[in-house]
Amino acid sequence: MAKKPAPVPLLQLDNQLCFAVYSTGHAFNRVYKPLLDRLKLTYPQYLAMLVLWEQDNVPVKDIGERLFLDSGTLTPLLKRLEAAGLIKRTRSVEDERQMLIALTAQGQALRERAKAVPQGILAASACTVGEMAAMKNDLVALRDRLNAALGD
Amino acid sequence: MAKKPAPVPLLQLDNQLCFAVYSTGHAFNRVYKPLLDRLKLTYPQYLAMLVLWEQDNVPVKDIGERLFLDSGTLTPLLKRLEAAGLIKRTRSVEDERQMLIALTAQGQALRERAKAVPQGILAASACTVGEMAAMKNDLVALRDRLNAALGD
DNA sequence: CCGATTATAATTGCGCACAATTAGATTGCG
DNA sequence: CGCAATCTAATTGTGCGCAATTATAATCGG
Repeated sequence: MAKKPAPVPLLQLDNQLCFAVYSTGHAFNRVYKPLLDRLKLTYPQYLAMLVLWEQDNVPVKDIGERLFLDSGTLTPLLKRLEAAGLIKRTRSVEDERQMLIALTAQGQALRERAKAVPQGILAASACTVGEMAAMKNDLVALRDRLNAALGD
Repeated sequence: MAKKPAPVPLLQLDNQLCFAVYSTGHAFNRVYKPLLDRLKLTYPQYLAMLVLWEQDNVPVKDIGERLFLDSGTLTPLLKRLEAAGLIKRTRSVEDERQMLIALTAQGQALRERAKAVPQGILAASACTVGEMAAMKNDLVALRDRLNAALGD
């Protein structure tokens, strides 16, 4: 008779923190989608806009460090935002290697409409602001430890 | 003089739980990469194998429900696992709509080598098992609330 | 000042992720 | 039975995400 493999708790899907993170990320995406469709943004594009609404006219590198993304991801994404008229891409005069990203008037104006988005997310999460902050802090601490482990 | 926009706390990147989830997911991926490269698996492929190691010979739909993925993602992923010799795809005889996914001997054997993976992740996370379980439970609860909000 | 090194983006190629559509099988209702 | 509604996968098209490579600019050491 065929031997059934012994269960290995650490290998079980539902025991894995990484899968909880992975699947929660997808769930967030699905909740964001209808809210962001109204702004004609994808979620990663929305993140780039969040960065620019905090600090305008920054090199691609800075956006990448903030979002943990590289130019392979950001270059086409930013080109799409430029095609949509939300940002302007110009080479820095002081350092011609840098591509500076600046909001257009349209890009700045979108910020007003974006203010409604976090409310919708908060509602769908059905969390208190305190609970969300606690989870966020735990996750950021974990993320930083994971990123630190990469350096070794 | 140009008016600086008033900061909107809920719009700030570092206040957002979703970004913590998103960026932690990427950090996990980067930690998994070298471990999974040895098994010649990507992370989503590893998840599919975890499902199959728990229950063999299941339809694509069941894998999709378990991983929250649809056939648009799974069909090409499973074809690659088949090309790698880890699984076999066959149409169900009882219901010809279903494509049944079964492990090959090679796919079953890979489970032994995969046992080392969670250890590496645990080390990189620098968490106790208890902390990981607590975060996992919080995230799963959040995920379920987000998914429930989609139904409305 | 020149050549090597380093830094910044862009490009290419591959693998997800998902919406929308299509194809074929099954079920259910009159 | 007959046909509509439903179900399961596959397909197509778009947009990430990242490794690897390339191109160009800046910097550094002799």
